[in-house]
Amino acid sequence: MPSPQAPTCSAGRILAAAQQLFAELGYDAVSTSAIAEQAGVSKANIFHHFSSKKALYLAVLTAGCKKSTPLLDDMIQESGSLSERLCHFIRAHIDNLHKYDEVSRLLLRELLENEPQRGQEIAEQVLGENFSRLVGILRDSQRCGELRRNVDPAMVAMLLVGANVFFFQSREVLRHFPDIRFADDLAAYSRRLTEILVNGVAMPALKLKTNTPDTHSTNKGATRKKVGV
Amino acid sequence: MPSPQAPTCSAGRILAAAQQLFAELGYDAVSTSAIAEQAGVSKANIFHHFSSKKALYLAVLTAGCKKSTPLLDDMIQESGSLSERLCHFIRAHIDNLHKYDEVSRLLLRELLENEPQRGQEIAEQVLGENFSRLVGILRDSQRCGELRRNVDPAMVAMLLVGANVFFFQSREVLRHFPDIRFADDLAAYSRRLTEILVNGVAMPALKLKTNTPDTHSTNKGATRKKVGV
DNA sequence: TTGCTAGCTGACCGATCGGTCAGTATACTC
DNA sequence: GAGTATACTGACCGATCGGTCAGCTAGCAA
Repeated sequence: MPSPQAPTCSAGRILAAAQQLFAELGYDAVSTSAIAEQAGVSKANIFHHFSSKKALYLAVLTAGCKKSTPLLDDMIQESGSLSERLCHFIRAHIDNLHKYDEVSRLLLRELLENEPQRGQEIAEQVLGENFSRLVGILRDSQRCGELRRNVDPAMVAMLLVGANVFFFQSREVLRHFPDIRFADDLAAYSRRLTEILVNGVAMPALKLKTNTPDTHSTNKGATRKKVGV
Repeated sequence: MPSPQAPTCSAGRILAAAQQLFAELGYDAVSTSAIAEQAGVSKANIFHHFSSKKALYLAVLTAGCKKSTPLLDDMIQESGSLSERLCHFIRAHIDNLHKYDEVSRLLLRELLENEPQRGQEIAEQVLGENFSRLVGILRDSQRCGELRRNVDPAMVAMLLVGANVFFFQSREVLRHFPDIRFADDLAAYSRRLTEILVNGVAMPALKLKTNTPDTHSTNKGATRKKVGV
C-alpha cells in the first residue's frame, strides 16, 4: 500500500507539493516554479497536467476536501451521555483539523477572501455539510431531553466549531500566552471545553436566577421568515 | 475635523489604500501599482514615503492596530451582573471586529502565516493584550464568587474570543446556512451566546450529575508526558 | 536671485511571473 | 518496421513585479 505522503506519479507529486506550499504561503505567494521544484518536475510539466495555476489550486482544494471529509462520520458517537458525546466530537474535530492541517488552512484562507471567483463555494460546502450534520445531532439531543430546549442548536454548533477553529488557527500564537496551559494538550482542551459548555460558567446558585424565558429562539414558526437572502 | 476615511496628505492616502487592498486580497496579491492607482499617486511616490512594500505593509499593520485597540477599554463594563458584563463584552468585541474589519482581517491573515518574518509578532501582541485583560476580568469574577472556581478563565476567554472571531470571519458563509438565523442580528447573537455560556447547554436536572471533580486537569505532572511532537 | 529641501513623477531596470511551444523519450498498436 | 499517443523537458514569450533614478515643482531662507 503506497503511503499517501509519497505519490509516485508526477501529477500526484505536483498536487502534494502544491497543497503544502499553498497552505503554507497562500495562493499568490507561491510560484509555479516553486511548486515544480518542490515536486521534482519541470515547470512545463505542471501545465501538461493542469490547464492553469488556478486549475491546479482548485484541484488541490477538491482533492484535499475529498480526502479529509469522509472521516467526519467517525466524529459522531451515538452512545454515551451528552457530555461524553460532545467531548468526543470536540476531540475528533480538533484532531481532524490537525491531521489535515494543510487542507484546513487552505479552507480557512478561503473564508477570508471575499472574491467568489475562487474556491469559496467549496469551503462553504464542506463547512456547511459539517455544520448541518452537527446541528442535526444537537436537535436530536434536544428532542430526547438532554439538551435544554431554549438553546439554539446552530449557536451551540457555531460555538463548538468556532472555538476549535480559533484554537487551531491561533495555536502558534496561543502557545506564547502564559495564561494558556492547554495549548499542547488536546485531551485537556476538549475536556475543559466540554465541561464549560455543558455546565456553563456561572455559580450554580446564580444560575436559577437567570432562568430567562428566552424562548423566542424556539419561535412559533408563524413569525419566522425565510433567511435565504 | 477631517474624517479618517479621507486623508489629505498622500502618505495617508497610500496607507488607507494599502490597508483596504491588503485586507481584501492579501499581501502578495496586491501590487504597488494597484496601491498607487487606488491612492491616486504615482508608484514612485510610495517608495518616496516607504522604503519598501514590506515596510508599507508593516506601517499599515501598526497604524491599524494603534487606531483600533484603544477602544478595548470601552469593552469592559464594571457594573452589572456577570451575565450582563459578558453580554456587553461579547457585543462590544464583535462590534469592534466589524468596525475595524480591515484591520481585523489583516490580523487574521497574520495568524495563518507561520513565517515569523512578517508582522506576526504584532498580531500576537495585540491579541495577547486583549486576551490577558479579559482573563484578568474573569479571574476577578471568579474571586468574588460569580464565576465557578473550577473553570479555567483562559479557556472561557478563548471560547469567547474564538466564537466571535469565527463568527466574524465566516459571516459571509454562515449567512448561507439555513440553520443560522442570527447572522445579521448582532444583538440576538450576543444574547444567545451569553446565555449558553452562563448557563450551559445541559438540562438542569442532568447538571448535578455531571458535577465532575474535573480537577485532574490540573494534573499531577508525573503521569503526563510531553506532547511536543 | 541663488541655493537647498521636500514632495512628487515618468521612464526605466533586472528579475520573475504564468504560460507556450517545439522537440525528445517511451510505450503500445498495427 | 512505421504510426501514434502520452509524459515530459529546455528554451522561450510578453507581462508584470518591486524598486531606482534623474528631474520637475513649490516653498523657504539668505
